[in-house]
Amino acid sequence: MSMEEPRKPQATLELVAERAGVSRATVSRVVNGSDRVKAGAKKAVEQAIRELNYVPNRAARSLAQGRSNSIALVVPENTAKFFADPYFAKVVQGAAQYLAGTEFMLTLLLSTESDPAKTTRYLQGGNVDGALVLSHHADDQSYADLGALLPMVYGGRTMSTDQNEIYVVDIDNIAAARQATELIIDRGRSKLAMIAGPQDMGAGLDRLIGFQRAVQDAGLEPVAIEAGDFTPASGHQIMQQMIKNNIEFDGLFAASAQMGFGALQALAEAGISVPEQVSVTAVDDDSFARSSTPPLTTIAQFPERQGEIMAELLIKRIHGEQVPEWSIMDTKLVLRDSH
Amino acid sequence: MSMEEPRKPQATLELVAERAGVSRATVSRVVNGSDRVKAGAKKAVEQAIRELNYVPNRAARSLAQGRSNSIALVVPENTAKFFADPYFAKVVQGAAQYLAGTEFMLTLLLSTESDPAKTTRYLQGGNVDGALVLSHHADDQSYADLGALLPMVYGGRTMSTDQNEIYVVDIDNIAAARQATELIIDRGRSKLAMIAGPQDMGAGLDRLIGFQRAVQDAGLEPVAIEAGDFTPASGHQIMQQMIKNNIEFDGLFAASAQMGFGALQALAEAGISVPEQVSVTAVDDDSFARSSTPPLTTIAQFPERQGEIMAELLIKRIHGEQVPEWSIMDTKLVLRDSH
DNA sequence: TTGAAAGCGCTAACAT
DNA sequence: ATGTTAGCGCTTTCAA
Repeated sequence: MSMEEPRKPQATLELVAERAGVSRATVSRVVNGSDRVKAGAKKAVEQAIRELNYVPNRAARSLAQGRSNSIALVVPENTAKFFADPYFAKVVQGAAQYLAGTEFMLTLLLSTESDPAKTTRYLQGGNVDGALVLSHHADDQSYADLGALLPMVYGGRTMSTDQNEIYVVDIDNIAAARQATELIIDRGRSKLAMIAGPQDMGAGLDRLIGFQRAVQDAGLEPVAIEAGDFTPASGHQIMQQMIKNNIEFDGLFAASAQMGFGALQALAEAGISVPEQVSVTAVDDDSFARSSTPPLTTIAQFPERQGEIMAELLIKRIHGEQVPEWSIMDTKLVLRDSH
Repeated sequence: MSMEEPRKPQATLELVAERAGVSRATVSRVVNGSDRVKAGAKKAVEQAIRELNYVPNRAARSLAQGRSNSIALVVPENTAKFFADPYFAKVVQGAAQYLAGTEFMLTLLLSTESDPAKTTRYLQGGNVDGALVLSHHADDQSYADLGALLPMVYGGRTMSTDQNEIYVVDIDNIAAARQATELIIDRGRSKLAMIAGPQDMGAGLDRLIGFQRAVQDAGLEPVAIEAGDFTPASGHQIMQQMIKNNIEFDGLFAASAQMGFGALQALAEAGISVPEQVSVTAVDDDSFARSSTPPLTTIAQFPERQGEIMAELLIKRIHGEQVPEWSIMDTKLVLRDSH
């Protein structure tokens, strides 16, 4: 059905102006929704735009305005797991969805290990108006200084010290872990083990703290604590090891649903029944939590919403609005059969 | 530790030129790696760049060059599952990783249902030099015409007809499904059921065809075929239904590992043993395939590699190189315990 | 090998 | 309410 239509040259503001019989400035005003344009002129311009199928050139606009109308989503690549993790995927989705309703575009920035400075340079270069930073490990100090140059919003608390003006959207990981742990204790269990997260990440660290506090407050001692990397495989492997080491426990708190999922598998393989012999809870509610056997009792967070809030805050900051440095999101207890 | 350093104005080409004692043209040449620059001048410029911490402005460069040095990753948003699907996540990862080694940036373009024209307009507007399109449903005709205006590469075959010049990177879904099905038949099973994928997607359709051919070639008749949406939940639900309907089958082919995972759960819940009573295979090798009980025998595809190839082909096309319209990727048989 | 100068398409004073 | 004009920061002929 191709009509051999001669490929029209990309319409410009100037062309639209000519056709509508007005100046470029007027066209620009119409395009940008200024109200200082007579209805008649506006109509003419709009028609010309339609006829010419005009679309503004972003580069030109950016150059003239001195801003890019796009923001970066920075993803430390060392986190190869990043994309495999439903949590991050959802955060991205939430942010992208929010931005779809704005003038901003989302640029994916994989910060390569080979050349981390590349990312920094890009961010500094005025190529984006702000940045969303995810999966922030302790060694990612690279962006810390950028905070002064560019509005940034972090997903999950950073581990930086002596920093001011760090904008973070996160849940209260300590409280979440504590609550999940208490669930187990309330079941009358007293020999608690934990599969913790990476200790170079805020979420990993805080969930460990929450667990420890809950255990301590109950007058107990943890029987085992081992750190994984949030993946199902690590949960599986750690649990196998615990079993092999003949550790006696009747309760298990996993810092992520993915690790809980893996642990549950190892438990099943060893013929240990859940929740009868071991009561299990975790943080995160994702497809792993729902599809494990038995389904996991968890403290749910809402990653899409988190992404949305991150994007929203960033845009506000870009527009010069004041926003709180800390946005602590609510969590929700999801009772299933594992505890 | 903040030093109250006065925020330096963003360095420009001009500033660099002044400092290095050369013209802007020369700086531009150095920046762009031209060889028509004397070693001395080059050195001076490089030092000035370092001292001023100069980073080229993309918008200005784009405007001058008439190209954006960025490409879009188009994601039909109706695919809310998109981000939850490890397959897509990996494709994105592969593409992003490849692009990190080039001058191109990746812009995430969620094509919103509310305003699909927005995406089209953006793509047309010369804002990107090319586009990668994923998860292409039959009704996504929106981009079809764009192919003439902008280099595009699809992940997974499209369902468009009468189209020329559609560039696609995919596996041979028919062959993959056939192979997976034959595995079951080779086990001596003759009452085969299939959980198919969405019939408005190439992958869904082709895997059904492959299954049917294998069954037919063996002189058999399928005992049940039901289409899901590639998610674990749909696999679970469909299998429950089949069991409830007292369908007799001793072999099951699932069009995706995720659906196979769900089906395996339903089977287990019904006390049906795998592979003893039912032999199960699927296409896709992901965390679901690995973590199901029993682990799934599958035909693996390599989504990261697919993303990589997609990006590579797109860049080549942008640079005017000729590339084949069809890139069929190899698959690999992964034997596990489910069949 | 280098520089001068003309834009790229748009916005934003400033005038009118 | 609308037009004029001067850039935004860079690339790229064209001359030298």
